[in-house]
Amino acid sequence: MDLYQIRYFLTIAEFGSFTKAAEQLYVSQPSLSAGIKKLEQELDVMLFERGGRRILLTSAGRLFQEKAQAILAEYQSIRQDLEKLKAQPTLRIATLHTLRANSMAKIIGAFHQQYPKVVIEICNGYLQDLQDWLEQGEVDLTITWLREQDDPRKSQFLFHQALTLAVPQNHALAKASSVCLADLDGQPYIERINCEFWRTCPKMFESAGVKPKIVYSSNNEEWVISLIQAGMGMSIMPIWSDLANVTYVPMTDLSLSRTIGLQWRSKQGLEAVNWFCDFVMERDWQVAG
Amino acid sequence: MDLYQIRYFLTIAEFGSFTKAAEQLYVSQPSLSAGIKKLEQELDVMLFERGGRRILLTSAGRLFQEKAQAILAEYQSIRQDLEKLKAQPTLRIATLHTLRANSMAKIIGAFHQQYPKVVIEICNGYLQDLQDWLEQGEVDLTITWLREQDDPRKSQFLFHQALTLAVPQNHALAKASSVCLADLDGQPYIERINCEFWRTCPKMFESAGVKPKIVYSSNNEEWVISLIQAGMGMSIMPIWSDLANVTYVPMTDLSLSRTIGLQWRSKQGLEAVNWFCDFVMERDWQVAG
DNA sequence: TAAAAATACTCCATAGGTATTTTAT
DNA sequence: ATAAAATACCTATGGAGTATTTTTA
Repeated sequence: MDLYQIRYFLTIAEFGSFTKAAEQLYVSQPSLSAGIKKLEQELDVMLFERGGRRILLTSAGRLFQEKAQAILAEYQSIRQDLEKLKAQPTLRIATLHTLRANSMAKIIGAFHQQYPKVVIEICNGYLQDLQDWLEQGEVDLTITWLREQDDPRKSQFLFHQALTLAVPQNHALAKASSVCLADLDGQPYIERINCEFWRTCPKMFESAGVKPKIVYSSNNEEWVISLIQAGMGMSIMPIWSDLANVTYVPMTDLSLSRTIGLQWRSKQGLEAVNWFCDFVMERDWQVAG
Repeated sequence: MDLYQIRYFLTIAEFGSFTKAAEQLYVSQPSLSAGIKKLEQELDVMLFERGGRRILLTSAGRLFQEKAQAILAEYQSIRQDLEKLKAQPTLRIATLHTLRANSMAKIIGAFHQQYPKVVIEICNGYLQDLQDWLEQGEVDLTITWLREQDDPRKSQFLFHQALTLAVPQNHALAKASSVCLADLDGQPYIERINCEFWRTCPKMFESAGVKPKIVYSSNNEEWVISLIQAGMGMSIMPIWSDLANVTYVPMTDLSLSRTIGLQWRSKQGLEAVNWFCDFVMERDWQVAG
């Protein structure tokens, strides 16, 4: 069944005449006869009562009329929704859980100021989530941890970020110009279970013969920072600028860092992705880290 | 847009592959490519993200998927409803307001017993209503007043019905073997405003110089009978058999009668109408009047 | 007799097939 | 190198047109 048949049927039903409907639809009367004949064959039911000079809807025709209107309305609604979508391109971005919301907001906000018509949807997830979502087409762009193996045609560098020890400002270690792993032995430690380095962390401590005292585990970076600020403990984490009551102490025997950047699918065909990439390439985002 | 395109689209979306969908649908892969290309052109939007070895739905594609499912479901529902209609043919009958429900129920009930699978819809109306409903296709069959001018190919005789004076059994006139119009002068009279003869009645009385006392006007025959039975007055009306406390008195100077029968549209193509006609022709319904 | 739908016939757009090419992994 | 979609090309169905016939009011 084709929509033209529904349009033909509804117009004929409305005007009560093939000839009148043909005029209205700017097609020939035999075309309508043929179209309705086809429709009646497909549905295996008579839709009109042909009585020479006049036609009437059969019971089946009346039933079909309601439903046909519903289908046509559904189609119109699709067209409208797609037009709306075209007028308001949507860019779906997923960001790594361990990135600072504040920093991401700066980047995305700056982009949105330059491209105000682009609707932006943001969600957060773990490294693997982002990869899957991108892969499955759930999002168009990720802001995530870039590795060497990542295809440079599908990724764009944003900034490097060092991970080091964050301690409360009034803690004894905050005065040290640098610390080593051994200094953490027995210290109150806040575990960041979402951290991409989390699996390797316990090993590090083990191999150094160090046992920090885990006072808290969190999957939320903001909470970790708040706990440190409250003097609850310390943690090895990415350096966030402009934080009150937190001191980052360089570590002599540990050098962790990650590269943050964009990733997308090749051939995704969404202009907004290219816009975002180009926009990002024009500036140095090191400060945003 | 044709439904086959929706089926193609939904299957491809479900399997995430043109090739897999082609196998499932028993069509060639290029046919799907062509069908989707056509669909994308009509909607002026890309529905799939073609990435070489794998395809993904675009945002527009996801939106279309939901709506397309709705349209296909609507179509399936139409098919089901039409099948149900075919399995249970419905005969829509309209009967004259001034016919006795009891009598009609006998006829229609007997028909239904012989054709139990035919669903019967009944409504009542005035002479003109029935004509209009039949004309407009609102009903398939009427049980109504037949006139000489009615086309015998579209009507079927049921019974003749005489109209005469109905009086309460204990009324003085009930003892008379016959009465004339003049006898009604000053008598309590019940006006039947739905009667097909109603317009001519007042003239009759006038020309005879008779003025009955109108004690009640009713559009409902059962009420008129009940009022007569209750001794409230008399009325000229069709003879109903087996009524308690009502006596019909022949009138010397008045001879009203009507012919009751079926009417239908030519070429209506509904088998049930023919069944009803044939069924009715086989018996004498004079007693049912 | 006239108005309206059906039919006959022609034309061309297009759905669907096969063979092949392109493309991304 | 390979799997998958796109393209090229062919065939046949069928949608749309014009001219004509049929039907019924």
